[in-house]
Amino acid sequence: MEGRKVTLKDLATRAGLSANTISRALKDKEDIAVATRQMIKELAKEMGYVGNALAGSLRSGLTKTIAVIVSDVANPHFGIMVKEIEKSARKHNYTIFIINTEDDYEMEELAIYTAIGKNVDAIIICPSQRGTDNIRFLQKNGVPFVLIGRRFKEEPEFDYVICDDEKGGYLATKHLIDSGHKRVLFLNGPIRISSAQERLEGYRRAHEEAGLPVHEDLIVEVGASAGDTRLIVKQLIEQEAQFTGIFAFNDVIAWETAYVLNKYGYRIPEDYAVIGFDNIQSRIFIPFQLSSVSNSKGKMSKRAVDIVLHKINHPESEQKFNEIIDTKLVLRESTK
Amino acid sequence: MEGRKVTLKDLATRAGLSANTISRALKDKEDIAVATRQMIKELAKEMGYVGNALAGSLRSGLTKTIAVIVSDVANPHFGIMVKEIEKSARKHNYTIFIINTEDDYEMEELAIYTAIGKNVDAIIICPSQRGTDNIRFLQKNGVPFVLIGRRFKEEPEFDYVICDDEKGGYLATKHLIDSGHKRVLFLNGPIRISSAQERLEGYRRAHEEAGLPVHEDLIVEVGASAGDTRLIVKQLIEQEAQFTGIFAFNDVIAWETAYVLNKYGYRIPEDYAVIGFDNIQSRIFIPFQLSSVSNSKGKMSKRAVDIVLHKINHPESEQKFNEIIDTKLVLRESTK
DNA sequence: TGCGTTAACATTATCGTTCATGTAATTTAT
DNA sequence: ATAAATTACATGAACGATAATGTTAACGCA
Repeated sequence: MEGRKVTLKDLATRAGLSANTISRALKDKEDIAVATRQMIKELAKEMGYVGNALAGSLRSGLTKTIAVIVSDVANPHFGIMVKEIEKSARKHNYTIFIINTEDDYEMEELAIYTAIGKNVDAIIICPSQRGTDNIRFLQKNGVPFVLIGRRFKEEPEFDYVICDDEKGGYLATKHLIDSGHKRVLFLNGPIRISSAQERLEGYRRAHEEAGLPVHEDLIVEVGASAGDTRLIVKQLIEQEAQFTGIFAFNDVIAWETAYVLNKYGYRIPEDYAVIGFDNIQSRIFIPFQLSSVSNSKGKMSKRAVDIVLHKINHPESEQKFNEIIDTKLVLRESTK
Repeated sequence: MEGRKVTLKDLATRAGLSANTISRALKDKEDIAVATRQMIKELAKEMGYVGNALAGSLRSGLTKTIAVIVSDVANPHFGIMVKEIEKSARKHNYTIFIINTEDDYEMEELAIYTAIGKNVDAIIICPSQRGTDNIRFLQKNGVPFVLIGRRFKEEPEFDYVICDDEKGGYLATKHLIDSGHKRVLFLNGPIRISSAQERLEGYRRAHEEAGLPVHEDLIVEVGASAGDTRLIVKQLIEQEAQFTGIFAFNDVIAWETAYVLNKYGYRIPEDYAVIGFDNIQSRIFIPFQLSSVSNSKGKMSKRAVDIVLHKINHPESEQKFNEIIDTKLVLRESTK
């Protein structure tokens, strides 16, 4: 509808000044007379000048943009993180790109290429952990980045912010054991993921400390789909597997488990105690209160943003960021 | 760590060709020998060429970027939409910006300015509906855009994709009435929002059709926060308000309601029948199966993307998009 | 043979900024 | 009074890609 967009040059012509002067005036830089600056700003407003961020970014090399690469924003866990990241970033005048990988390695590669291609200033990524090449490419490329929620323990040169998964796994398991559950089922996530590995370590430590044996057949890996958990829990019940406490990799798996148990007529926490992880309770309410391990997503997200901002603003800094945010137990109705 | 990013020029030097040829080869344009194209593509991969979208965009005037402006990605309803939008957009090589408004009018304005400043090719927005100026500004500015999930009924010149809220409200209410519930509580969302208005219309129509009076005191507006719903439902129960069927504006409100009812010892659906809206059941599992109205978020999202793509690719087209996606009832355990 | 055509590439201009300098006029310091 | 410094602006060159033309060699055809 409108005509061409107003450019710096247009303003310059009208003001009888050079484009550079206009630019400096609008950006509040040095070497400008107060009156001139005032005049230019008014003129800009009058002519409806908006500025072309692309051109500026091309020249300055900065886009004021951060890419957030996660497996799935529709997953409440990531949804909350993305929200917090966006909030933090906006405070610093940054906008975020969001790209889903569905934890697929090729999609992750594509996501990284896209982000770099769009010249984002930094990347916050929850890696699929199906390999290290993608992240190594990031490293080689030189874009500031930080891993969130998952880490490559064997490669600490990849900066990360995670929660204390080991402690979380330990606390949850210990709580169940302390409540009298000698056999605790662990419905774990994909073991390739560091958080699954570390929560398992915590699970083992709790057993060790209590002098209890770990029954390997009570450690089960469940897939991402909802049906998967339901199927597995059903099978376990029908096989009459022995356990009374259940520690789930996340709250969604915990809820599904509780659902199946209910279907079989079992009560929670009387027959089975269930504890989850993520503590997304407060956001997505459900009709019974799940005990969970709280990993402060807000804090993680904020730190992730702070870290990449630091890297953007101090490119020469060699500082390493290996941050582990504390986790703690939140006991509710599903355990007693 | 690494030096500069690899540019077209770098590739050109290595290949002994011109930058333009490289560009054409990579973009699969004409006037390139098959062997050359092959060679260039391999070289590009080998050298880790990513391309600089900024430069290309500056020249072509297109950024291959769509801004998605919603109130809150952490809300599963929007999370799912954002996911679907991203998926659809990616298929067409578009990347999405995501900006949250928290349904605040000034944040919405800021979001729009940000999007335009970043030269997005189009905007998909779920408007806060606290005013029309923001959207009018979009219109005046000429950026292709489409409203999603909410519309300004009095201003059909603003293109939109919504679900059939009126029908959804009608179906849900009718089902409850048909099941014998003469007094149906409607826990509605903020009435400034078109979807709340239209679901209410459906609620009224169902009553009318059944020859039942609408009890205005059974139409209650609940706020966005979780505590709000709980408080209101508690009050209603303690006031001994008369109703047996409950239609909730969305599934989250429905779950919360069910939770409170359970606390008071009521059973669902024996004592109260509860029906929600959104049908996010399949994604976020909960331990009882909620009846709901299904609005296909996937379809809405896909259409929204298609519409803005059409507008991008046919700037001269005057076509109007006022699309209403069908809703349907999904009956589960919370109603009988 | 000669001229037009085509395939396959090269050149140049340009997008709208900002960076790195350059410069004239004025002020300050000695 | 004169060199030095400062103020307030101008100039030209990028940034890295692509659009619009140019160019060259090989080929076809009468």
